[in-house]
Amino acid sequence: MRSLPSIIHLDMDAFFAAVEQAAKPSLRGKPVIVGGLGGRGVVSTASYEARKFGVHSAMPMAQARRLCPNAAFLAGRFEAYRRASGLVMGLLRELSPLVQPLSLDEAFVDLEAGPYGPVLAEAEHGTGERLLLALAEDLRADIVERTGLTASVGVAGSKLMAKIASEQAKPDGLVLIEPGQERAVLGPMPVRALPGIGPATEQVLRRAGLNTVAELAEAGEAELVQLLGKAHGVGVHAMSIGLDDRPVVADQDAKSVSVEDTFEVDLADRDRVLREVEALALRCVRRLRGAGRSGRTVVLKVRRFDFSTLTRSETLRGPTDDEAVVVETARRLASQVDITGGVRLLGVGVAQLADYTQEDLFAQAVREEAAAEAGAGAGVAEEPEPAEEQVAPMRRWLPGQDVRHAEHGPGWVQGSGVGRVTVRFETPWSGPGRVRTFRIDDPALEPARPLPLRPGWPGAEDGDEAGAEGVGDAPGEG
DNA sequence: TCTGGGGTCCTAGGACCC
DNA sequence: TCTGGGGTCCTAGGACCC
Repeated sequence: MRSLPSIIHLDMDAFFAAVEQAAKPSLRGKPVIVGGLGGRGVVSTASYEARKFGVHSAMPMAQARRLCPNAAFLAGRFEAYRRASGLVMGLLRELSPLVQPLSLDEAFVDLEAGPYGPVLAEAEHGTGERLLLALAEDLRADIVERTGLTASVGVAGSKLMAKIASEQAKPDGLVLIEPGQERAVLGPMPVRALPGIGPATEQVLRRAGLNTVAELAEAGEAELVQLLGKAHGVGVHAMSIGLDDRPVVADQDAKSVSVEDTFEVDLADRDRVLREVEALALRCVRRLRGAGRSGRTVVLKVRRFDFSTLTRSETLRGPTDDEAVVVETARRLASQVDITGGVRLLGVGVAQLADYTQEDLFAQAVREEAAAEAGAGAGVAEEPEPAEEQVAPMRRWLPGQDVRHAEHGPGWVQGSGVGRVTVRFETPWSGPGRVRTFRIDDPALEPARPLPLRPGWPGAEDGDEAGAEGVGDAPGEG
């Protein structure tokens, strides 16, 4: 805990939806819902216009469509979100090297560790606070200028209180909580306001008659440990009295890598399950290798028709990033799971990650074994795909997707069906654009990389022509 | 048209070892 | 002779977060 509120928590407002509105002028001021568009999708982010209809994150998409049928429903464009996030994180790092991203749209910053640290340390009471507020407002203005997106910022003496403050600041606001005011601010809040208290913990506390943070503080550590277990109980009690001395720590390496898929229709047969597991394992390894890591534990996740979820894992003798090893291990785990009734989700993950890839003797042994058994039809990973699966897949146009038309330039997919795709031709810096419809296999239409949110965005080109060249030829009609 | 995808941390039991 | 006490690793499950 510090006497100066020098920790910032930054939270981008309705981030994914806001990026879409910044990129698509025709959607500004309108309800926008980003998420899974399939039958089993959920809302990832709803714009504030959509929230007025009761739509919120994690809500089944079907329900969101009922509540807000006129919203724009878009699949996520993570490349665009990563770029916008990178710009924002870059602005934060100008304030301090100690930036701890929590996700694409959230981060802590320790200003004491940055260039303003010495000034802040010597500031009189009152002066320091004014300087911090000015820094935070400048930051928010810079973010708008550089991205067209708004952020909410909390400023306080601890991570806990900075996060509480940014929550209070939403949307597009700034809140500073003075050190010393922690208990006064927290006391009246419902227990759910504390990070780490979710629906289950809330229920436990409610049954014990504890509804507000002040009541948690009054209950005392011993009772909370009794109710919630050692670690959680101690942590919740500390939070309830405003105590939090966790440091801001810069970017940490991931501890696991995983991929999972929910299927439109539950999978019923074993062979299909095994094929999907293999595909997931390959995707998982690609990500693992992309990150330059290897891992020792392979985890299979299965969600059944009734939503019950189980995991099976196997720890290898050493870390691996070998496709064949991960595929074989995942398949073995999958073959031991009861799939009666159907499977709605499969996932494959690798944990116990190592910092580097060692010489993988274990993988070599597995390959030799597989080669020895090849005659018995066990060498699954080496089996060529059936020819029929190699025919060019039908092009899929997802709502929200960036495209470029040879004649009409950059735009985005508004919708598709019955052999047609509707595209709106506009860019982040144009006015609202016109809509045109094409055959889905129109050769003049092709998928494109996201455009920068501002012309000449740094890093937008990213090694190829994705940005910039669209600047001059925007339709720009209003 | 009920419930995504990618993570983190904690707990608890059994194996195993000293 | 009725059966200690840790510590660590592995596995499975669950809560929670964005």
